[in-house]
Amino acid sequence: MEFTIAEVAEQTGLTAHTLRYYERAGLLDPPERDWNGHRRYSEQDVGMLRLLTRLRATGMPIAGMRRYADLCRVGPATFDERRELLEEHRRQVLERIAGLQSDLALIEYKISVYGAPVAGVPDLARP
Amino acid sequence: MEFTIAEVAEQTGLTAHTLRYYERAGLLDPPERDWNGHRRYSEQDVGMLRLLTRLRATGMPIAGMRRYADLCRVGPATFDERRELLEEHRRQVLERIAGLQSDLALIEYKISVYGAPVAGVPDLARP
DNA sequence: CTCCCCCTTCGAGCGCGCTCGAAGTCAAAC
DNA sequence: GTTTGACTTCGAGCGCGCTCGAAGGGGGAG
Repeated sequence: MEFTIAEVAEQTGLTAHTLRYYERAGLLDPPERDWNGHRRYSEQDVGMLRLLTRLRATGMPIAGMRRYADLCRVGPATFDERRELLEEHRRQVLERIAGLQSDLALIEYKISVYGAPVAGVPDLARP
Repeated sequence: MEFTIAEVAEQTGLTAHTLRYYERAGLLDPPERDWNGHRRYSEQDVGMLRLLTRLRATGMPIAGMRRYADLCRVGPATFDERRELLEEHRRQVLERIAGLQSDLALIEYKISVYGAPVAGVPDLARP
């Protein structure tokens, strides 16, 4: 099963422009072309894109994704390195989540200072 | 107790450049000046900056922080509005965390596919 | 007086990740 | 035959959030 760029855009939530950009950026192997030069993405391509979008969504920079893609191009010899790259990224995401939760604590404190909407509360704590 | 720009930079992790930028951007009321024109930040200022840095860290855009700051300038009449703004932001952060966790799921699956480093495993699943 | 350091303003520049538009090709629909 | 529409390449532009450098001032130490 193969897909046009529009179909892949639909499936991944990226735009056609962005898909071409990812290809230029070395994140995705240039897909096959059909007889008139249009890209035909394989299911493998789409799978790779699904991973890439998750990596992006979790804050991996383009350069990091390219390193991963480069390792993929090399072949199975890089399995361990790829795993390490992903594990390192996982660590960073977990740290990030922990940071967000701790930042939330101050925000929730602030919310509590503003108080639930109760009538007749004077300007005691000027936050 | 008041602070120089360098002290505040130290305390907040922002640079002096960024502090001036935040002021220009309307996130922070222009602090007092000492006799020779240097900024003297109050503890209130620093408290506001602490909140602002948490809002930034959780992804609030500058424009959102400015709306909050503008509400603060208006006075206690805007307590409810401020609370709502923060609550809306909290919702977004929680969504964000949930998204990160679900994105992590695919990444961890991928890690598992690459397998723990075990000697002698052949190239079965080409991920 | 000189030197050094920290501060000031102002405006330009940067890095990232897209995002878009121009200009062209091709095939199918009308 | 013309129009439509999806695709192609290429390179420029944008929005955000800083980041930096130039140019200058003022005060304290030696």
